[in-house]
Amino acid sequence: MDIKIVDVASKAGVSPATVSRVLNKANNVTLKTRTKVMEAIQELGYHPNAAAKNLRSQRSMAIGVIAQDINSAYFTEIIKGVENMAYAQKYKVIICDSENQRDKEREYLNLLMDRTIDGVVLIAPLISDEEICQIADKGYSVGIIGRNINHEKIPCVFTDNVKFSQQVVLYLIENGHRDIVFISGYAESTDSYERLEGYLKALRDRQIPFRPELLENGDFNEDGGYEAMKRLFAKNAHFTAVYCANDEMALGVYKACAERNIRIPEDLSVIGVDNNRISKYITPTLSTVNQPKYTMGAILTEKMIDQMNDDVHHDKRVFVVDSEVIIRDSCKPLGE
Amino acid sequence: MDIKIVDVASKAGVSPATVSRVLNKANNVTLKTRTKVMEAIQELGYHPNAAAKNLRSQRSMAIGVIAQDINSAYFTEIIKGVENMAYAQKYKVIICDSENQRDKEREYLNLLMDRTIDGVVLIAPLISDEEICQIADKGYSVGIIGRNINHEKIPCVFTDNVKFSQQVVLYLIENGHRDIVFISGYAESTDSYERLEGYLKALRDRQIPFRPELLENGDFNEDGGYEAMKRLFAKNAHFTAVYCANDEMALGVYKACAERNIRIPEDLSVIGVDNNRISKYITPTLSTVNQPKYTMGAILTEKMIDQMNDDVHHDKRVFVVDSEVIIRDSCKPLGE
DNA sequence: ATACACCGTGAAATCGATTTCAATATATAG
DNA sequence: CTATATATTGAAATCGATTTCACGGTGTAT
Repeated sequence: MDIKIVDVASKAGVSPATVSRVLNKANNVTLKTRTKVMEAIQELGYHPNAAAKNLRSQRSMAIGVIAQDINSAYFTEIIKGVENMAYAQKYKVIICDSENQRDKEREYLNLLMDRTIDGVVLIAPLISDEEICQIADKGYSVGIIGRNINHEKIPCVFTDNVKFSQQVVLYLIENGHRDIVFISGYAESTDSYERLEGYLKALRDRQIPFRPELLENGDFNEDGGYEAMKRLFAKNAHFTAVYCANDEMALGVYKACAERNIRIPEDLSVIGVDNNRISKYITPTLSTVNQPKYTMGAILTEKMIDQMNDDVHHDKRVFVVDSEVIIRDSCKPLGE
Repeated sequence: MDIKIVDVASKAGVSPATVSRVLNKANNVTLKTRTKVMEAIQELGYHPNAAAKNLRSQRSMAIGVIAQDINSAYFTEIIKGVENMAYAQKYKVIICDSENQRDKEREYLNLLMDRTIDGVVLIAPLISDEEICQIADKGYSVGIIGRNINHEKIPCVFTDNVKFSQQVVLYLIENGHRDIVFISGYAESTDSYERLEGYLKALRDRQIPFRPELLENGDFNEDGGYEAMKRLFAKNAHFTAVYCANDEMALGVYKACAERNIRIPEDLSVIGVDNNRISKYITPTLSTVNQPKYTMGAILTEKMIDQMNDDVHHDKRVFVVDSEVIIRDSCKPLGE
């Protein structure tokens, strides 16, 4: 049913080899034959069979992306960056949603093994550095967003979580807050862990004792933030500011506060992380930390495709991108 | 470098054909040979090459999804449904973001033509019915979410936009509202068009004259809703309720109101569509219309895979799923 | 004991492109 | 006008699996 290269060849009165040369823009084809072939392709509506092409050329022109949750704006922004860069270089993108499960992440990595994809981008992966290195050692292309992995073949793009986290908390402290809640994400997540580290560091910097009862986990989603807040209220602990490891959880905090008639920022200052698209539309507008998510996806993808296309050992492998604390209406100096 | 089927065969002391039979669960292999082969596969860490398999079997075990914007929760929820169902049936999913551009939608459809994917799911496509039918006529598998297309080979899943839209507006009218704004999405979108139709129908039902100045376009995103609202304020038109063709635009409306100290719902009732994950977290909680997005993705995918796997002409092709108007805190009876 | 069916296995063809290598046609130099 | 270099082209091998077909071996019926 489908048109094959031989059909085009016979219609154009040439050999399949020549048709292939035209398709792949080899320069050693006469203009005359080239036009003959192109006409035949047009007339027959010929599309080269991808499987045959992949088999012979040993590449699929596809890359995989493994994200923890494609419902979360953090991941989709990054994926857009990946997708656009890939598309520009004629690569397809296979998106996999690991649903925050380490096992599903592993299963998807198996996709790589059968050469369905030429390489894989891991966004904030849950599996260990060792496991990732092993895959790269086997000769597969891997790139990481959101973590730094020490392997010469693995390009990495990330921000300094500890640093901006520290900045956020120092900002709150400088505005008079001392009783600052931290709502973390998944325990297994590097991001979550490092943001906690920055929080603790800032407290230490200003010699404010760490109060464990102000630490809660919200699993990076709205409901988690909401429930974490309810637990805090139940504890009857005193606090004047809440720092959430992402914006989704901050939204949950907003809801919990609305239910208790706690005013933001008058009664409580709130800061999130990610600069989620909605953060500037909610009331009050949410203070947060911006990461160049789209760019991170794009940079890494470009780098990976580069690396896949030639074995030249490149200079730059690790990209640390800047993040920026954005203060909006959701926080104010204490007692003002 | 890679292990091939012949390597497994020689290690197990059998022919490649037998290895293939084991891999594909043919039942005509002795238990003894089967275990021998499986051991060899294990020891060598063999993964069948996808390209070779695809070429010979004439299928890629992959389906494509074309969405207008993978940053929008409406699409990602559906995609999750598609992804999970596909995964369960061992299909990979290639996700394409058309960025609301009809041309990019067409370009991605070309992926289908080279057999990279076995079929494609179009979510709220922008291209015409005719174009879609043509593709199906050429023998490609296509499924549609969010529109009904009259072609016996194309499974469709959608809700009755006109109906729920009418319900929403009638609800507002029954609560005393007569001056109701409608903020539409993309002009080209069927969803947007049909929701407008429902709006108009409800007005007609209650003999309320249509006021064109209460009609604005918000392009389905937060900023569009925000700007639409500002234009309405500038017009100085009188209205007591706003119906947005999706929740994102309603969020923009919230922001515009906050800036003018217009209270929701006291001064203005707001209703959206989609039951976006955030709609019950914002303040006040947003009234909206729920569609079973995940289920829609899953149903259609199941149906498509079914259809791809046997040519049996199935009974049910069109699935109309129920939508439900959810009234939350963002609207109240007029003058109460 | 003979004939026939059936089961397990291997050899070889096949999927549809790309690519190597050799052959032919053309161009350039002497 | 011949000899050599170069530009185009085609035949055939190749990528790595699946699948058809044929063959030998075992089991059952007559």
